[in-house]
Amino acid sequence: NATTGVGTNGLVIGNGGAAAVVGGSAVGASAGVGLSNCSLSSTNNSGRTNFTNKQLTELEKEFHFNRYLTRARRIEIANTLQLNETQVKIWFQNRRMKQKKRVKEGLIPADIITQHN
Amino acid sequence: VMILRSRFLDARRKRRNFSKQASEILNEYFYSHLSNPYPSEEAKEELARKCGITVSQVSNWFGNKRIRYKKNIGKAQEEANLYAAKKAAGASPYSMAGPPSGTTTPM
DNA sequence: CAGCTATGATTGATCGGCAA
DNA sequence: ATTGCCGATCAATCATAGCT
Repeated sequence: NATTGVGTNGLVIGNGGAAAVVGGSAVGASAGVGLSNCSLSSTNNSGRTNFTNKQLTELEKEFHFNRYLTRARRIEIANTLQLNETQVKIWFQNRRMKQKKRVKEGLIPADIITQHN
Repeated sequence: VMILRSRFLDARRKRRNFSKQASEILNEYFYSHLSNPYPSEEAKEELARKCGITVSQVSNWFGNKRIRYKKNIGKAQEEANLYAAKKAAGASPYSMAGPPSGTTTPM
């Protein structure tokens, strides 16, 4: 049983608690964040990135335009929003799963264009 | 937090606790499968039907349960263990997934 | 009614498996 | 061999339910 090992049982107990290397735009943590329109995201003590509203809004907008990204588009967005290409990629993956889940639950498939299958 | 109550749209978070019976069924399954508390898609569907909730809710429940169970080992969690031991005796068709014994501390 | 805990849901990120 | 996506899960957090 090493870090992040799965014992004979199902639950993973130990956790190699490695620090996530969010290269992108880690900004001074929360602190006196009294505003809601920061331009840059901030990372948690645990490495989880807290996207700003601006970033989320843009990502959402892009998602409705295209559910999938091209390398070029991804780079452009990452650059514009001050995020990693990986973060943008992951966001889209999670967003697609979220969409799939909603459709499955019979809730607002929203846009219907370019919706195959 | 106040990062814009844009979560305003997440009013869906107006959750309602599951029925006592549903929790009973979920806990029963969880503790009787402690060795591998990861129900298959089919199992989730069955649990969802029995509990009157969605499959996603079953997934959420197990996700929360597994994490929160780990963060307690040694506490009342073991107490809740006899929950299954007792119940499994004669009330549930679930297979005992025979975890020999040391099921209380999956380390 | 305030305060604290229990619990369902959300989400950025990780893991294994698979396909291009 | 490398890279993206999927499906499931993790882990931290949010916001409310509900008991004290």
